Amino acid sequence: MEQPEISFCSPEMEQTGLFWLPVEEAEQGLDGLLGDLQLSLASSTACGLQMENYRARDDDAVLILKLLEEPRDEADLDEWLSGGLHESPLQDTVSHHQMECRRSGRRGTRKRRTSPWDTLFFGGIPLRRAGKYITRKNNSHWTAKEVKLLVHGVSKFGVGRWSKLKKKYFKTSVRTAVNLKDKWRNLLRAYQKNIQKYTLLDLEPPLVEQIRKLAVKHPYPKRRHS
DNA sequence: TTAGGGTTAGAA
DNA sequence: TTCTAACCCTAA
Repeated sequence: MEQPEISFCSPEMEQTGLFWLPVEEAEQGLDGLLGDLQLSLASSTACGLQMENYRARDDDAVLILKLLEEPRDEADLDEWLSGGLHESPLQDTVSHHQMECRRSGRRGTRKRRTSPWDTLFFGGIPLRRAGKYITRKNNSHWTAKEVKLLVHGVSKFGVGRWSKLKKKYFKTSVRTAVNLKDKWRNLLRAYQKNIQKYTLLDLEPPLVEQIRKLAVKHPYPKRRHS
């Protein structure tokens, strides 16, 4: 199959990391994450795929077009967008971005309880003691990918549906529904009103903007206790 | 299951 | 010492 040609709307868009691609009308309505890319399809007649990413590459766009060429049902596409059905071949642009930035006091591994997941995800030390793994409940610091997935989940389900969000987007993750709730609370504290003196997680501006919009759309926390 | 206060580790 | 992020605890 002939490789699709990538085109940009304008030099300005290229500079700000916005990629626009011509797509078929049938694919309109797509919205979500593919790897590290935040995608949205224009719903107007001016058909285009917008990729918001500060370090997106042309070959990322080619990959997405290949995805769009394959007919999928909505659930399948949702899985794709959440990363459930593919290992993202895309560049981890957020991590890359963070590597290039000064790390303002990012903390090291906390001395928390550990689990066998550590050896899988962190190449950690053996964690068996007396024939049993020490129970740990999560993975220390959240990655940018996890945060994006959480934001995507909140955009789909709203806040307060953490167990549903867990089943849909963090099914195989060690993150619990409570972890998702806590992380969303921390994100709001960090980005909603700029009340924090500093934040330890450098998120891409479009993602921060999305968090702020979601905070307005889905107010949280909801006061339960009087 | 969720909300929200409390605790803790570690960096500013 | 202060602050953030991760995690814990428990009432509803």
